[in-house]
Amino acid sequence: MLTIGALGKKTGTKVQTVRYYEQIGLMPEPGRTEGGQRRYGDAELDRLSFIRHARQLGFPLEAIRELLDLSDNPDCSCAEADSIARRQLKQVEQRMARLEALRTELQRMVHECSGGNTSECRVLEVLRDHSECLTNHEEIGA
Amino acid sequence: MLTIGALGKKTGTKVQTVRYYEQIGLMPEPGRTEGGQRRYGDAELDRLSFIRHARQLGFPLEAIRELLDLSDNPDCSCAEADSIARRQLKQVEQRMARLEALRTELQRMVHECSGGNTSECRVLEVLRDHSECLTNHEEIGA
DNA sequence: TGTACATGCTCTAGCAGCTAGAGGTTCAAT
DNA sequence: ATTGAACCTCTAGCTGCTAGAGCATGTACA
Repeated sequence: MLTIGALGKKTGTKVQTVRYYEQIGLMPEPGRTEGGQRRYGDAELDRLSFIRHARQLGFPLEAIRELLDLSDNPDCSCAEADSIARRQLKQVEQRMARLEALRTELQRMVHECSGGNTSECRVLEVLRDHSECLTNHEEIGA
Repeated sequence: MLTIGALGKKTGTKVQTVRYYEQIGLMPEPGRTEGGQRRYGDAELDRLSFIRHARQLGFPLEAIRELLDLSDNPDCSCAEADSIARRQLKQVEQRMARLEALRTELQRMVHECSGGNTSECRVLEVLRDHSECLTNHEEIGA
Protein backbone atom coordinates (compact mmCIF):
# COMPACT_ATOMS: atom_id res chain seq x y z
CA MET A 1 0.00 0.00 0.00
CA LEU A 2 1.38 3.35 -1.06
CA THR A 3 0.88 6.75 0.46
CA ILE A 4 0.01 9.55 -1.88
CA GLY A 5 3.56 10.83 -1.60
CA ALA A 6 5.05 7.49 -2.58
CA LEU A 7 2.63 7.18 -5.47
CA GLY A 8 3.61 10.62 -6.62
CA LYS A 9 7.28 9.79 -6.47
CA LYS A 10 6.85 6.60 -8.47
CA THR A 11 4.97 8.37 -11.23
CA GLY A 12 6.62 11.76 -11.20
CA THR A 13 3.45 13.46 -10.06
CA LYS A 14 3.03 16.12 -7.41
CA VAL A 15 0.82 15.20 -4.50
CA GLN A 16 -1.52 18.08 -5.26
CA THR A 17 -1.86 16.88 -8.80
CA VAL A 18 -2.88 13.40 -7.72
CA ARG A 19 -5.58 14.90 -5.53
CA TYR A 20 -6.61 17.11 -8.40
CA TYR A 21 -7.03 14.09 -10.66
CA GLU A 22 -9.18 12.49 -8.01
CA GLN A 23 -11.26 15.64 -7.70
CA ILE A 24 -12.04 15.74 -11.41
CA GLY A 25 -12.79 12.03 -11.45
CA LEU A 26 -9.79 10.89 -13.43
CA MET A 27 -8.46 8.89 -10.50
CA PRO A 28 -10.83 6.85 -8.33
CA GLU A 29 -11.38 7.62 -4.68
CA PRO A 30 -8.83 5.45 -2.94
CA GLY A 31 -9.12 3.61 0.34
CA ARG A 32 -8.24 5.49 3.49
CA THR A 33 -6.54 4.71 6.76
CA GLU A 34 -8.49 5.08 9.97
CA GLY A 35 -6.99 8.53 10.29
CA GLY A 36 -8.22 9.49 6.84
CA GLN A 37 -5.08 9.26 4.74
CA ARG A 38 -5.21 7.91 1.20
CA ARG A 39 -3.65 4.52 0.43
CA TYR A 40 -3.07 3.26 -3.09
CA GLY A 41 -2.60 -0.18 -4.64
CA ASP A 42 -1.19 -1.40 -7.93
CA ALA A 43 -4.30 -0.66 -9.97
CA GLU A 44 -4.11 2.99 -9.06
CA LEU A 45 -0.40 3.03 -9.76
CA ASP A 46 -1.01 1.69 -13.24
CA ARG A 47 -3.79 4.13 -13.87
CA LEU A 48 -1.76 7.12 -12.79
CA SER A 49 1.19 5.96 -14.88
CA PHE A 50 -1.11 5.76 -17.87
CA ILE A 51 -2.40 9.25 -17.23
CA ARG A 52 1.04 10.74 -16.82
CA HIS A 53 2.39 9.07 -19.87
CA ALA A 54 -0.50 10.33 -21.94
CA ARG A 55 0.05 13.81 -20.53
CA GLN A 56 3.69 13.65 -21.55
CA LEU A 57 2.49 12.94 -25.04
CA GLY A 58 0.37 16.03 -24.85
CA PHE A 59 -3.08 14.47 -24.62
CA PRO A 60 -5.58 16.74 -22.91
CA LEU A 61 -7.25 15.37 -19.83
CA GLU A 62 -10.56 14.84 -21.58
CA ALA A 63 -8.90 12.69 -24.22
CA ILE A 64 -7.20 10.74 -21.46
CA ARG A 65 -10.54 10.17 -19.82
CA GLU A 66 -11.78 8.60 -23.04
CA LEU A 67 -8.64 6.54 -23.45
CA LEU A 68 -9.00 5.23 -19.91
CA ASP A 69 -12.59 4.24 -20.60
CA LEU A 70 -11.48 2.37 -23.69
CA SER A 71 -8.69 0.75 -21.81
CA ASP A 72 -11.15 -0.44 -19.19
CA ASN A 73 -13.29 -2.18 -21.81
CA PRO A 74 -10.95 -4.55 -23.60
CA ASP A 75 -13.60 -5.74 -26.04
CA CYS A 76 -14.35 -2.39 -27.62
CA SER A 77 -13.01 -1.63 -31.04
CA CYS A 78 -9.69 0.09 -30.91
CA ALA A 79 -10.73 2.44 -33.69
CA GLU A 80 -11.65 5.12 -31.25
CA ALA A 81 -8.35 5.05 -29.42
CA ASP A 82 -6.68 5.21 -32.77
CA SER A 83 -8.67 8.25 -33.78
CA ILE A 84 -7.85 10.04 -30.55
CA ALA A 85 -4.18 9.43 -31.15
CA ARG A 86 -4.46 10.58 -34.74
CA ARG A 87 -6.20 13.75 -33.64
CA GLN A 88 -3.38 14.40 -31.20
CA LEU A 89 -0.80 13.73 -33.87
CA LYS A 90 -2.47 16.22 -36.16
CA GLN A 91 -2.44 18.86 -33.44
CA VAL A 92 1.23 18.30 -32.80
CA GLU A 93 1.96 18.66 -36.48
CA GLN A 94 -0.02 21.88 -36.70
CA ARG A 95 1.77 23.34 -33.72
CA MET A 96 5.11 22.41 -35.23
CA ALA A 97 4.28 24.12 -38.48
CA ARG A 98 3.30 27.23 -36.61
CA LEU A 99 6.41 27.24 -34.49
CA GLU A 100 8.48 26.80 -37.61
CA ALA A 101 7.09 30.04 -39.01
CA LEU A 102 7.66 31.85 -35.75
CA ARG A 103 11.20 30.62 -35.55
CA THR A 104 11.96 31.93 -39.00
CA GLU A 105 10.57 35.33 -38.13
CA LEU A 106 12.35 35.54 -34.80
CA GLN A 107 15.63 34.50 -36.35
CA ARG A 108 15.28 37.23 -38.90
CA MET A 109 14.54 39.80 -36.23
CA VAL A 110 17.47 38.77 -34.12
CA HIS A 111 19.99 38.44 -36.92
CA GLU A 112 19.22 41.82 -38.36
CA CYS A 113 19.60 43.61 -35.09
CA SER A 114 22.86 45.48 -35.24
CA GLY A 115 23.00 46.68 -31.67
CA GLY A 116 22.46 50.43 -31.78
CA ASN A 117 19.81 52.12 -29.72
CA THR A 118 16.14 51.32 -29.71
CA SER A 119 15.19 53.92 -32.26
CA GLU A 120 16.74 51.75 -34.94
CA CYS A 121 16.27 48.34 -33.39
CA ARG A 122 15.07 45.81 -35.91
CA VAL A 123 13.34 43.78 -33.24
CA LEU A 124 11.12 46.68 -32.29
CA GLU A 125 10.70 47.82 -35.87
CA VAL A 126 9.37 44.49 -36.97
CA LEU A 127 6.97 44.40 -34.07
CA ARG A 128 5.78 47.88 -34.93
CA ASP A 129 5.11 47.09 -38.56
CA HIS A 130 3.54 43.81 -39.39
CA SER A 131 4.06 44.34 -43.11
CA GLU A 132 7.74 43.63 -42.57
CA CYS A 133 6.94 40.03 -41.85
CA LEU A 134 7.60 37.41 -44.44
CA THR A 135 5.46 34.70 -42.99
CA ASN A 136 1.90 34.43 -41.91
CA HIS A 137 1.45 33.94 -38.24
CA GLU A 138 -2.12 34.96 -37.83
CA GLU A 139 -3.60 32.89 -35.08
CA ILE A 140 -2.45 33.46 -31.56
CA GLY A 141 -1.64 30.90 -29.02
CA ALA A 142 -1.72 27.59 -30.88
CA MET B 1 -11.64 58.60 -32.94
CA LEU B 2 -12.34 54.89 -32.74
CA THR B 3 -14.76 53.01 -30.56
CA ILE B 4 -13.42 49.97 -28.80
CA GLY B 5 -15.20 47.77 -31.32
CA ALA B 6 -13.62 49.54 -34.29
CA LEU B 7 -10.21 49.34 -32.65
CA GLY B 8 -10.72 45.67 -32.10
CA LYS B 9 -11.70 45.10 -35.69
CA LYS B 10 -8.65 46.93 -36.99
CA THR B 11 -6.28 44.91 -34.89
CA GLY B 12 -8.02 41.57 -34.80
CA THR B 13 -8.67 41.83 -31.09
CA LYS B 14 -11.84 41.05 -29.19
CA VAL B 15 -13.38 43.91 -27.30
CA GLN B 16 -13.03 42.05 -24.02
CA THR B 17 -9.38 41.51 -24.71
CA VAL B 18 -8.76 45.21 -25.25
CA ARG B 19 -10.40 45.94 -21.92
CA TYR B 20 -8.33 43.19 -20.37
CA TYR B 21 -5.12 44.77 -21.64
CA GLU B 22 -6.23 48.05 -20.13
CA GLN B 23 -7.00 46.35 -16.85
CA ILE B 24 -3.53 44.86 -16.56
CA GLY B 25 -1.94 48.13 -17.58
CA LEU B 26 -0.69 47.09 -21.01
CA MET B 27 -2.96 49.59 -22.72
CA PRO B 28 -3.42 53.08 -21.28
CA GLU B 29 -6.75 54.33 -20.00
CA PRO B 30 -8.27 55.98 -23.03
CA GLY B 31 -10.43 59.08 -23.22
CA ARG B 32 -14.14 58.66 -22.73
CA THR B 33 -17.27 60.18 -24.19
CA GLU B 34 -19.64 62.03 -21.91
CA GLY B 35 -21.61 58.84 -21.63
CA GLY B 36 -18.53 56.94 -20.53
CA GLN B 37 -17.59 55.02 -23.67
CA ARG B 38 -13.94 54.57 -24.60
CA ARG B 39 -12.53 56.43 -27.60
CA TYR B 40 -9.15 55.64 -29.13
CA GLY B 41 -6.69 57.55 -31.31
CA ASP B 42 -3.77 56.56 -33.51
CA ALA B 43 -1.29 56.15 -30.68
CA GLU B 44 -3.46 53.52 -29.08
CA LEU B 45 -4.00 51.83 -32.41
CA ASP B 46 -0.26 51.55 -32.91
CA ARG B 47 0.27 50.28 -29.42
CA LEU B 48 -2.37 47.60 -29.72
CA SER B 49 -1.01 46.53 -33.11
CA PHE B 50 2.40 46.16 -31.53
CA ILE B 51 0.97 44.06 -28.73
CA ARG B 52 -1.00 41.81 -31.05
CA HIS B 53 1.90 41.30 -33.35
CA ALA B 54 4.15 40.35 -30.48
CA ARG B 55 1.48 37.95 -29.22
CA GLN B 56 1.32 36.33 -32.64
CA LEU B 57 5.03 35.76 -32.34
CA GLY B 58 4.40 34.05 -29.02
CA PHE B 59 5.81 36.66 -26.67
CA PRO B 60 4.24 36.45 -23.22
CA LEU B 61 2.51 39.58 -21.97
CA GLU B 62 5.28 40.38 -19.51
CA ALA B 63 7.86 40.36 -22.26
CA ILE B 64 5.62 42.60 -24.32
CA ARG B 65 5.40 44.99 -21.43
CA GLU B 66 9.18 45.27 -21.43
CA LEU B 67 9.33 45.64 -25.18
CA LEU B 68 6.80 48.45 -25.04
CA ASP B 69 8.85 50.22 -22.39
CA LEU B 70 11.92 49.96 -24.58
CA SER B 71 9.98 51.13 -27.57
CA ASP B 72 8.85 54.18 -25.61
CA ASN B 73 12.45 55.18 -24.85
CA PRO B 74 14.15 55.48 -28.21
CA ASP B 75 17.55 56.26 -26.71
CA CYS B 76 17.96 53.10 -24.72
CA SER B 77 20.29 50.45 -25.95
CA CYS B 78 18.53 47.90 -28.07
CA ALA B 79 20.47 45.10 -26.43
CA GLU B 80 17.65 44.37 -24.09
CA ALA B 81 15.05 44.07 -26.81
CA ASP B 82 17.44 41.82 -28.60
CA SER B 83 17.84 39.59 -25.58
CA ILE B 84 14.09 39.32 -25.10
CA ALA B 85 13.74 38.24 -28.70
CA ARG B 86 16.57 35.75 -28.32
CA ARG B 87 14.96 34.29 -25.26
CA GLN B 88 11.74 33.87 -27.18
CA LEU B 89 13.57 32.26 -30.05
CA LYS B 90 15.19 29.80 -27.70
CA GLN B 91 11.84 28.86 -26.22
CA VAL B 92 10.38 28.31 -29.65
CA GLU B 93 13.30 26.07 -30.54
CA GLN B 94 12.91 24.07 -27.35
CA ARG B 95 9.23 23.60 -27.92
CA MET B 96 9.89 22.46 -31.47
CA ALA B 97 12.37 19.87 -30.32
CA ARG B 98 9.89 18.57 -27.82
CA LEU B 99 7.09 18.40 -30.32
CA GLU B 100 9.38 16.58 -32.71
CA ALA B 101 9.85 13.81 -30.16
CA LEU B 102 6.15 13.63 -29.46
CA ARG B 103 5.35 13.44 -33.13
CA THR B 104 7.70 10.52 -33.60
CA GLU B 105 6.13 8.65 -30.73
CA LEU B 106 2.58 9.35 -31.82
CA GLN B 107 3.35 8.31 -35.38
CA ARG B 108 4.72 5.05 -34.13
CA MET B 109 1.66 4.44 -32.00
CA VAL B 110 -0.70 5.18 -34.81
CA HIS B 111 1.14 3.27 -37.52
CA GLU B 112 1.39 0.14 -35.50
CA CYS B 113 -2.25 0.03 -34.63
CA SER B 114 -3.80 -2.73 -36.68
CA GLY B 115 -7.42 -2.13 -35.83
CA GLY B 116 -8.50 -5.04 -33.67
CA ASN B 117 -10.15 -4.53 -30.32
CA THR B 118 -8.76 -2.56 -27.44
CA SER B 119 -7.15 -5.51 -25.72
CA GLU B 120 -4.47 -5.52 -28.38
CA CYS B 121 -4.48 -1.87 -29.34
CA ARG B 122 -0.97 -0.50 -29.75
CA VAL B 123 -2.07 2.98 -28.81
CA LEU B 124 -3.28 1.84 -25.43
CA GLU B 125 -0.40 -0.56 -24.96
CA VAL B 126 2.17 2.13 -25.43
CA LEU B 127 0.37 4.37 -23.01
CA ARG B 128 0.25 1.56 -20.47
CA ASP B 129 3.93 0.82 -20.68
CA HIS B 130 6.31 3.70 -20.88
CA SER B 131 9.24 1.40 -21.53
CA GLU B 132 7.92 0.92 -25.04
CA CYS B 133 8.82 4.46 -25.89
CA LEU B 134 11.87 5.19 -27.94
CA THR B 135 12.21 8.84 -27.12
CA ASN B 136 12.42 10.85 -23.99
CA HIS B 137 9.47 13.08 -23.38
CA GLU B 138 9.79 13.69 -19.74
CA GLU B 139 8.54 17.16 -19.04
CA ILE B 140 4.91 17.88 -19.39
CA GLY B 141 3.33 20.84 -21.02
CA ALA B 142 6.18 22.71 -22.69
C1' DT C 1 -38.44 63.74 -32.10
C1' DG C 2 -39.23 59.14 -31.09
C1' DT C 3 -37.64 54.58 -31.28
C1' DA C 4 -35.14 50.60 -32.31
C1' DC C 5 -31.08 48.05 -31.67
C1' DA C 6 -26.20 47.58 -32.16
C1' DT C 7 -22.73 48.47 -29.42
C1' DG C 8 -20.97 49.98 -25.20
C1' DC C 9 -20.44 49.61 -19.92
C1' DT C 10 -19.10 46.94 -15.30
C1' DC C 11 -18.77 42.91 -12.77
C1' DT C 12 -18.28 38.14 -12.04
C1' DA C 13 -17.09 33.63 -13.25
C1' DG C 14 -15.03 30.23 -16.18
C1' DC C 15 -11.49 27.66 -19.27
C1' DA C 16 -6.84 24.07 -18.80
C1' DG C 17 -3.99 21.98 -15.70
C1' DC C 18 -2.14 22.47 -12.30
C1' DT C 19 0.52 24.88 -8.04
C1' DA C 20 1.08 27.11 -3.58
C1' DG C 21 -0.11 28.27 0.95
C1' DA C 22 -2.69 28.39 5.46
C1' DG C 23 -3.84 26.02 9.29
C1' DG C 24 -4.49 21.76 11.23
C1' DT C 25 -3.98 16.24 11.81
C1' DT C 26 -1.79 11.64 11.44
C1' DC C 27 1.87 8.33 11.16
C1' DA C 28 6.11 6.12 12.11
C1' DA C 29 10.36 6.17 14.31
C1' DT C 30 12.89 6.94 18.32
C1' DA D 1 5.81 10.27 24.82
C1' DT D 2 7.58 13.11 21.53
C1' DT D 3 9.24 14.71 17.38
C1' DG D 4 8.93 15.84 12.60
C1' DA D 5 7.82 14.56 8.04
C1' DA D 6 4.10 13.78 5.53
C1' DC D 7 -0.71 13.94 5.31
C1' DC D 8 -5.53 16.42 5.35
C1' DT D 9 -9.06 20.20 3.48
C1' DC D 10 -9.91 24.49 1.62
C1' DT D 11 -9.03 28.56 -0.89
C1' DA D 12 -6.76 31.28 -4.12
C1' DG D 13 -3.53 32.01 -7.81
C1' DC D 14 -1.13 31.36 -12.41
C1' DT D 15 -1.68 32.77 -18.20
C1' DG D 16 -4.39 34.95 -21.44
C1' DC D 17 -8.16 35.48 -22.41
C1' DT D 18 -13.60 34.50 -23.09
C1' DA D 19 -18.54 34.50 -21.98
C1' DG D 20 -22.55 36.08 -19.81
C1' DA D 21 -25.79 38.95 -16.95
C1' DG D 22 -27.95 43.11 -16.56
C1' DC D 23 -27.97 47.67 -17.78
C1' DA D 24 -26.54 52.34 -20.39
C1' DT D 25 -25.27 54.80 -24.60
C1' DG D 26 -25.02 56.19 -29.38
C1' DT D 27 -26.64 56.48 -33.93
C1' DA D 28 -29.58 55.89 -37.86
C1' DC D 29 -33.88 56.10 -39.74
C1' DA D 30 -38.87 57.36 -40.01
